[in-house]
Amino acid sequence: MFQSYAIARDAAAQGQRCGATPVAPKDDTIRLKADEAVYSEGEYAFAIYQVEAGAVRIYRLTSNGQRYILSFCGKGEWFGLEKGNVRTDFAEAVCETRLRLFRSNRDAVVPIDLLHIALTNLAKAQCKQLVITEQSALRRVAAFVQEMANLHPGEPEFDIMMSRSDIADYLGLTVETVARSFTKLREKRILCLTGKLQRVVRLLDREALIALTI
Amino acid sequence: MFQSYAIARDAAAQGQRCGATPVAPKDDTIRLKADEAVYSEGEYAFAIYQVEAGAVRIYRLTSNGQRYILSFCGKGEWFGLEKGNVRTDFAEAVCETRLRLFRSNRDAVVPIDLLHIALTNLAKAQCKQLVITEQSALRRVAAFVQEMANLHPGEPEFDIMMSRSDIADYLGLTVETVARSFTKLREKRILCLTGKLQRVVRLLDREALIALTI
DNA sequence: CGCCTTCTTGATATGGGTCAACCATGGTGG
DNA sequence: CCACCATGGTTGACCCATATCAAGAAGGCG
Repeated sequence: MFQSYAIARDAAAQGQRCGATPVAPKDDTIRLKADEAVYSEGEYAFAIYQVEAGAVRIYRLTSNGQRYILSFCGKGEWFGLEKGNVRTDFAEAVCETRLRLFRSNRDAVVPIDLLHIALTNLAKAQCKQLVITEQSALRRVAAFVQEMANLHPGEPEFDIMMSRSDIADYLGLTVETVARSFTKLREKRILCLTGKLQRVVRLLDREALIALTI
Repeated sequence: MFQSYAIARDAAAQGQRCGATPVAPKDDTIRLKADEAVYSEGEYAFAIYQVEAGAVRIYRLTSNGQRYILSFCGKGEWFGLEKGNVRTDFAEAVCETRLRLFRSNRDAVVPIDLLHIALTNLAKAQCKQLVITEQSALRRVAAFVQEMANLHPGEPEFDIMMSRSDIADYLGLTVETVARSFTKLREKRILCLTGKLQRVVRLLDREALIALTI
């Protein structure tokens, strides 16, 4: 996808040592409201993004219209790096979100380590594969809560922001099963839920939560 | 992990265009028998590999001893590129296999596009996520057969080499369910199985197979 | 021959999907 | 202000797909 990536490839093919270093112009900050799109499948991929605040969901639609969420990206995380130059998935703000956009641009000012980003995303995807294939619904939801908790280190209470339907499409479950799993976690006194949409989590027993995700 | 990768990072941090280009000495070919290990979890990661012939399974072991196969790598595919410098998974030959090893080495002769490899593996992992979460056992097995068929283009009959247990651990199913799915595919006249271990597939109805995987 | 491994098939149990109802909250318009 | 509706979450009843347990078939090998 990336221009500079293509440049890097060509240079590498000629035996030179040459990396991809796209660049951010002075101010390429994007502000999005909940559910606003960053990009869609089929579009030309001209940039990558870093989340400054809020969260983004990356998803695909199957031929029968099912949505499958590949990943959520929180503060500091990168997304939008693709193999080709056409988007293969959709990116949308989960809630009010601020992004920083980095176009492919030779005149590097802020160099970006694309390989590091790619490998981080690969590791994330592999970890998710384990969670999804090996574990029961309760464990998957526990792993998800754990993941969210890690985005808010030290905070006893945090807003997960995603709807039950987001969580379901992320974990490969149904909304009902997600809701039931949350009530089980409540019954086990592992967490409690507050907020009008029950999206604010207070962890009561982090040990027990971790024990579930093993 | 990779030395040259670290080098690339530093160079990039100085605003230069500089890529990672590990190198293959004249002859770093590895020959393995079935089930021989390439590397194991915890080892120091000093190289990446390309499959020249045969196949490799990349897997992890969960705390309860369950094996989970992240991917199979066939002819031409690369593996062993990690984020850190310690192996997080195991790599083993599925059958008699020949690999080419590429150490991290500045004195590039054969430059390698690590970003391309990372993004290819990421795309593969994402595709697998979709298969596993969205689909029934029959569809997963169909997708697997499809994947194997793609490694043997034009051949009407091919040996998948993996055991039922490999396939099960790859698709997040049990051996029994995999066997049942294969018999369903036979009953539907989509393929037939031969060979003493029923691992040689002859595709009878490729259309129907593809229709299942959609 | 007996024992092993790998695959297959059958019987049964269960986790989670599906369908349906209900609750809480918030917005809209009369 | 209240009646109405829409949205998102929870809960219950039922059923099916797949895990689990168990046994059998086919080949390899000492």
